[in-house]
Amino acid sequence: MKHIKVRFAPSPTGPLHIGGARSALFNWLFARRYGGKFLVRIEDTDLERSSRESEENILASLTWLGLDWDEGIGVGGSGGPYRQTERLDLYHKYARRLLEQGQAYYCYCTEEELAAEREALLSAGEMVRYLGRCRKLRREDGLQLENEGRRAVLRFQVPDERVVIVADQVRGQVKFECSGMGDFIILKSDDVPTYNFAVVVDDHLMGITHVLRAEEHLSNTPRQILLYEALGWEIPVFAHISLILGKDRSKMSKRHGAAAIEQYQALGYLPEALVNFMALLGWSPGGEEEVFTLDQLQEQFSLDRLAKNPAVFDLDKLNWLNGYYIRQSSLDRVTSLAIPFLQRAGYLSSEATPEEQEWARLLVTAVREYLSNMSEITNHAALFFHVPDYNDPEARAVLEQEQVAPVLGAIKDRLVKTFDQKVLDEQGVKDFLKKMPKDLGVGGKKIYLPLRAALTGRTKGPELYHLIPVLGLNRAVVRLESALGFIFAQHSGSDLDV
RNA sequence: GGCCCCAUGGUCAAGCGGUCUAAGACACCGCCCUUUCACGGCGGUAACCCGGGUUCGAAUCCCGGUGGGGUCACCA
Repeated sequence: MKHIKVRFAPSPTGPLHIGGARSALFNWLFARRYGGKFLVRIEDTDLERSSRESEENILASLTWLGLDWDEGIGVGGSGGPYRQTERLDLYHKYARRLLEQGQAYYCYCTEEELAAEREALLSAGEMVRYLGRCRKLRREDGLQLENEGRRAVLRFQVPDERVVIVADQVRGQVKFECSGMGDFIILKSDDVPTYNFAVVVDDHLMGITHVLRAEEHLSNTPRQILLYEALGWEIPVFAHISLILGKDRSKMSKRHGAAAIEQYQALGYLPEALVNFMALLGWSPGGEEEVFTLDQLQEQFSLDRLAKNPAVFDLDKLNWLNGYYIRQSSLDRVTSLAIPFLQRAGYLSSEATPEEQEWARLLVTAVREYLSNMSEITNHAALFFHVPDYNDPEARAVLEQEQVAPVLGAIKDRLVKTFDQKVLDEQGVKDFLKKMPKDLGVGGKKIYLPLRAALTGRTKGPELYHLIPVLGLNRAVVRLESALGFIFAQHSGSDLDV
């Protein structure tokens, strides 16, 4: 394949959404796979809704995902500037050309007139479009209207009888009847280009060879093709990727929950999990493997494995993948990811002293296999900060068994004796627990579960040899004492009942 | 409503005319590991939207229906 060049061209009107991120990813993968170039351009022609803040947000999300670009905003290149509002003269130049070629004309129709036309067409069951009232408007009449204060838009004149065929890499030949299109606006009344016009000018001038974008743009494509033809430009290859749907099968949006990349970042999802997950929505590898790094994906990506049918966003699978990556990552990385969440929950000071960091490490080793995202760590940390109330029925039942009190008492004494001078680490606790049955002359059943119940107030949880070091000797002792107190209270209570 | 796209288990999906009594993953269920849970291992439940063609043969091709989605802006 020749010099491939693709692009991601977001509108800075909000954060980067899953759908956009997936488009960016596919473009990036395609460029990397075939040694092409990946470009990022900002489509900020919606002056009302665009903001620099959103732009920066989007770019930050791309970078966080690990997607870099060879040309465009922030990195420069020969096709710049890369913000559409900074290229207005370019659009005007080509708009003038279309005007001179007689393929564009000024339109002075008012909002009311257009609305009425729309209503009429809608109720007639026809395609809503502009019927071309101003097509034959003479220039002097137009100027007259301008003197009266009316502002014109520039419309592209669509051929009356024609079929435009979009040759799409994933959908095949898609036909569109020009009669249903209507003369569309290319320059708004403030001389800012509309999307359809700006993309064509930019994609051509920037040398884009392949346009990979979401399927919602498919119906715009014939208009863009008409523009390419009118300007005498080569038409890029199009590939419209099927949409990502929410649980209710409508296009994924905010109302389906977290839809922005930054939200997943904030919840403690790892970029490689998100990338892996998104790659599997609308694309599939040949084999049976489903876990891929960005590097592995770029070796395999190809257009012919893009799906035609839309994909429902499955949070369960994302969670599984993210949990998988959390388990795979180094302890250092997971710990540093965990610290901000622990600080926000008040479990760690804002300084995160070396001692606290060490403690966080212990916590992470104890609970990381329970996590599907990092924000969940605070739930697990809570266990260590609240003295158990022994209200959990199962834990209660365990503590109320025969012989539990003397065993717990003995463990407490030995714990103190053993670790008074020695560090309470995983191996030490392991050894300690291992010899308990022999030391106490009791079966493990009478030891481990009661100990767990006493220390945590629950019957389920991390390994005892992980849990006890996180707790530390003092808290462990305090909890054993309070468990003993609880057991004693229960017994005297039942004695009174008799 | 017009136009366009799509249709394999609950979800993502493999399949591109015979090897399909239809892969794999997530979820779910069971067993094992573990004196807990989770992780991990093993196994299981579960699908070709319907109707016509074409063909010796159709999940795969064609037509129709149904269903779902997208799009119809001086938003992109």
